Amino acid sequence: MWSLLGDMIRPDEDLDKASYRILKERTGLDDVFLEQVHTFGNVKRHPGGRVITTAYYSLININDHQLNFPDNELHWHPVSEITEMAFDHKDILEICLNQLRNKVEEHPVVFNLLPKKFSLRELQSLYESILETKLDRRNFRKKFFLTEWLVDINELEQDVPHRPGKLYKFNHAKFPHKSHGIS
Amino acid sequence: MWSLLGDMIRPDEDLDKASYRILKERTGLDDVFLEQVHTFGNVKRHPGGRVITTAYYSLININDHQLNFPDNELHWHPVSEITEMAFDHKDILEICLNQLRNKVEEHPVVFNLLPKKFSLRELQSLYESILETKLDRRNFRKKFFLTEWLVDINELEQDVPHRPGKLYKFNHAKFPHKSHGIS
DNA sequence: TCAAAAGTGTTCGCTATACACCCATGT
DNA sequence: ACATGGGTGTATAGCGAACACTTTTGA
Repeated sequence: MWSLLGDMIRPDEDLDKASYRILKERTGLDDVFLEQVHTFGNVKRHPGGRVITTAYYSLININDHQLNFPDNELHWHPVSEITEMAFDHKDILEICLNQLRNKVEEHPVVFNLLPKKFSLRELQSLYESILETKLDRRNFRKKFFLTEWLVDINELEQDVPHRPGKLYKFNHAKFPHKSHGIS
Repeated sequence: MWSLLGDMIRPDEDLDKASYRILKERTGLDDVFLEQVHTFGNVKRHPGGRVITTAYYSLININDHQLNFPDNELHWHPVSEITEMAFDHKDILEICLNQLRNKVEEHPVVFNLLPKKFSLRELQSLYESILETKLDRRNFRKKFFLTEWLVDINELEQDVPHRPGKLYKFNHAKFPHKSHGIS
């Protein structure tokens, strides 16, 4: 059974820093959005002994980042195909997914998953994947333009087998702080 | 400077159980609503050495429960009067308060703070205290009756120096599970 | 009779939703 | 020409916010 990526925090290390370090050590991924979710502390959750785990989720564009560490048995899996996991990791996954779904409704975190330039189609597909739902295209566009999260960069998609869509970028000016995780 | 109540988890103790135990040991309070909020793990957050703290908040009716342990220096304080706290406890307080405020908007947790029978006035005052805002009485009542969280028990307030209000109780039938914390 | 809070409806603006047709491009 | 998705507007329903007068009780 699969389990989630994790490791021990060091005695002289901030908890948030530890999550970044572990993600980087195990996957090579760096400079990504990472958010704490919940701490799991049942005595019997790990058969090998007492382990308290603070769970974080990260948003990573699977197309941009190859996992260059095949030896450590890391793989991408669609969450919809995960049925069982080791330990209590299925619970952890569910809670993280819920938090992500709540988060994307109000905060512009999904742009961590998109290239610098993207079409509204890509953005909508991403929301539909995360929320596991179908959205109305006209309403989706209307809503997004109201948020002012997007900047029209006056470019069109290339090499698409249909009418090309406009490309947008994330409106950094609207979010001068970094809480959304987009650098 | 004041600090929040806390203690060490035991090696053989669930994290949630530890929060209950510590609350009970220090205050005598039992069978209350307690919810995990966030885990604070900066290395330098405690001058005496590395401490990782998982914060919980609880809802306790201050009128029902006396703090019977004056020796351990526990006191109730209005959060509005808290300006400084020891360590990073002000941060913890703020984050807990935010989570509580979000929670009460959607979940019937405030009934933990009310007696079995209560008036709409009491309920509204409680919301106004938690949210630090004034609410319109007609809209408040309308909204609450739509939630169906309340059951009219056909009693009136006693000994009030004005027209007595109807009394209500929490609608347990609507929430058969215990996630709201009300026993 | 006065003070204090209880009880009660309507209007308005905003938001979410449902829905259909023409357009631009590549094959 | 055809297939594919891009781009666009309107109508409706539901929700939240604003708002004032009469009623009941105790003092």
